[in-house]
Amino acid sequence: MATAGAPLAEDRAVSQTVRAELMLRDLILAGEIRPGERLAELAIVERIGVSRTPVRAALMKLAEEGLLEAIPSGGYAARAFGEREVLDAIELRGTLEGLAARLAAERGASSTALDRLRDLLARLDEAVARIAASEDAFTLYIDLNAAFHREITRLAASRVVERQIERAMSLPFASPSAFVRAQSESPEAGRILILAQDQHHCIVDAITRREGARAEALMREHSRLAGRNLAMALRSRAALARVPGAALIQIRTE
Amino acid sequence: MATAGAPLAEDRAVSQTVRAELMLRDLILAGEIRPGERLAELAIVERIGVSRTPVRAALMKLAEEGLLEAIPSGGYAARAFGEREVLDAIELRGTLEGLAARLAAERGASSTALDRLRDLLARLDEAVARIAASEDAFTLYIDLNAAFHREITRLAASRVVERQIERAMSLPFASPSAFVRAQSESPEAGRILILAQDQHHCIVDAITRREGARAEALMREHSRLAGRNLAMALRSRAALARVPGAALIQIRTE
DNA sequence: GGTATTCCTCCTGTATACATTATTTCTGGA
DNA sequence: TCCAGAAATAATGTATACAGGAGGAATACC
Repeated sequence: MATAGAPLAEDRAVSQTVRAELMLRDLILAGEIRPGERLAELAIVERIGVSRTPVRAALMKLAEEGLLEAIPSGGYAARAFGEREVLDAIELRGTLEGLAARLAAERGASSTALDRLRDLLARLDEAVARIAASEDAFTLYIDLNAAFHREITRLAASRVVERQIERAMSLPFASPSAFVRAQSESPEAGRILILAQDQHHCIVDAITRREGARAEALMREHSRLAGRNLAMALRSRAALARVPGAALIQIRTE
Repeated sequence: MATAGAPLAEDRAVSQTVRAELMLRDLILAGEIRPGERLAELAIVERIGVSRTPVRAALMKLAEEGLLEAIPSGGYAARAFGEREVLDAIELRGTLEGLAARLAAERGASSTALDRLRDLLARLDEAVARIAASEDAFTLYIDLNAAFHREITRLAASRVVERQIERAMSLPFASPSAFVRAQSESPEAGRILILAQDQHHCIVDAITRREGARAEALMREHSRLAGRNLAMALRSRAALARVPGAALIQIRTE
C-alpha cells in the first residue's frame, strides 16, 4: 500500500490516528481553523487523507487536551483563549509544578537525580551566557529548560501528579518555554532569562535542603515570569507570533 | 420511546457511547475487572451489547480519566492504585481546590454567590447535627458537601482551573466526599464531620474577607481530612467497602 | 414583508467488514 | 525437560456503509 513519491516521508511508520492527531494539532495551532469554527469530520478526512475513524479518535484526544470543545449537539469546534485564560493556565501550571517541587523536596531526591539537575543547571548557565551572541542559544535554552522542568516533575515521584502536570501543559502556551522565544528580540530578553535561571538555581537549592515550602513558592513565582512575558508579547505582534499556539489567543481589539 | 419490559429503563435515550462509558466505569469500579487485566474490546461488546465503535470511545475516555492505562502494543488495561497514589490524588485535589479558593478570594465573589455558599453551610450544619440520629443525614451531607466544593470551584471563575479540578476528581476516591461514608459506622464519624464543617465555615469566611492565602491553606488542610479517613478506612475492610472505587485500591498484604 | 413550516442537505453516531499486528500455542529439536 | 521457531489465533487499527438527527434554505402562509 505504501505508494512511491511519498509526500509524508517517515510518517509511514506511525499509526493513522497519531498522524491525524499531529496534523490536526498543527492545523489548529497554525490558526488555520478559526476559533469557534466547527470541525466537520469529512472536511478533515479530505484534508489529511485518513478515514473518519482515526480522525474521530484524534478529535477526541484534542478535545481532551483542551484545544477543541465539544458541541452539545455533536462534533467539535476550535477553542479560543482570552488573555485571562492564558494567565490562568500559566498560574495553574505554576501551582502544579509548585506541588511537584514541594514533593520533590519533602520526599528527597537521590544524589544521582540531584546530579542530573545540577548538570542541567550548568548547561543552562552556559546557554544563558551565550544568548546575546547566538540565536542557537535560545533554542538550546528552551530544550534545556523543558528538560529541567520535566526532571522536577519526575522528582515528585508521583504518577498522578506527573500526569496532571502533563495535561496542564498540553495547552501549548502554558508550557514553561512558551514565552521564552517571544522576547528573543527584546532588549530585556537577557535580563529575564537571568532572573529565570537564578530561580532555577534557588529551586534546586531548596530541593537539596529539603525546604518544601520554599521550593513550592519559588516554582510558583517562576511560572509568573511567563505571565510577565505574555504581557510583553501582547504588546508586539511580532513577539506574539513566536509564541506556540498564539493563533488561539484572542486579543481584545478595543 | 421507552419500551416496556425495558431492562435499561431510561438509558434508552442516551447514546451508545455514553451507555458504554457508564457501564464500563461501573464494571471497573465494582472490581469486576482485575487490575492489570487487559480489556479486550470484543469481550466488552459481548458484555454490554453495543458495537466496537462506542466501546472504543468509552475506553479512550476512561483512559483519559485515569481508570485505565494504555498498553504500549495497543489496547487498555485496568489500573491499580497503591495507598500512596490515593494520598497523592487527594493532595493533588487539595492543591487544585486550594488554588480555586484563593482565586475565589482574590477575585471576589458576588453577594449572590456568597449567599449560595452560606445557604449550603446552613444546610450542612443541619445535616451534621442530624448525623447521629439518621443514616439519611450521611447521604444528605455527601450531596451538600459535593455541591459546596463545586461552588468554590465555580467561584474561581476560570474555565481552565475548573476543568483541571474536574479531571483530578475523576478518580472516584479523590472526590471530596469519597471517604465520608467510610467512617459512617465509626464512633469518630461525628467528630471528623464537625472538623470538616468548621473548615467549610472558615473557608467561606476567608473568601468573604478576600483572604486568599488563608482560603488556600484551609482548603489544602481540608483535603487532608480525606487522607486521615483513608488511613482509617484501610484498617477496616467494612469501612473500605463503602469507599467508591475501593476495588482499585491495592492493599499491601504484608 | 415577515414569520412559520417543511423539506433537503449535511453531519455525526453506529455497526461491521477487512487489514495488520501482537500473542499464544504447538511442535520439533537439542 | 527446556528452548526456539512457526503457525494459528485473537486482538487492535482502519475504512466504510448506513441510519438518525440537526441545521439551514426555500417556500407558503399570514
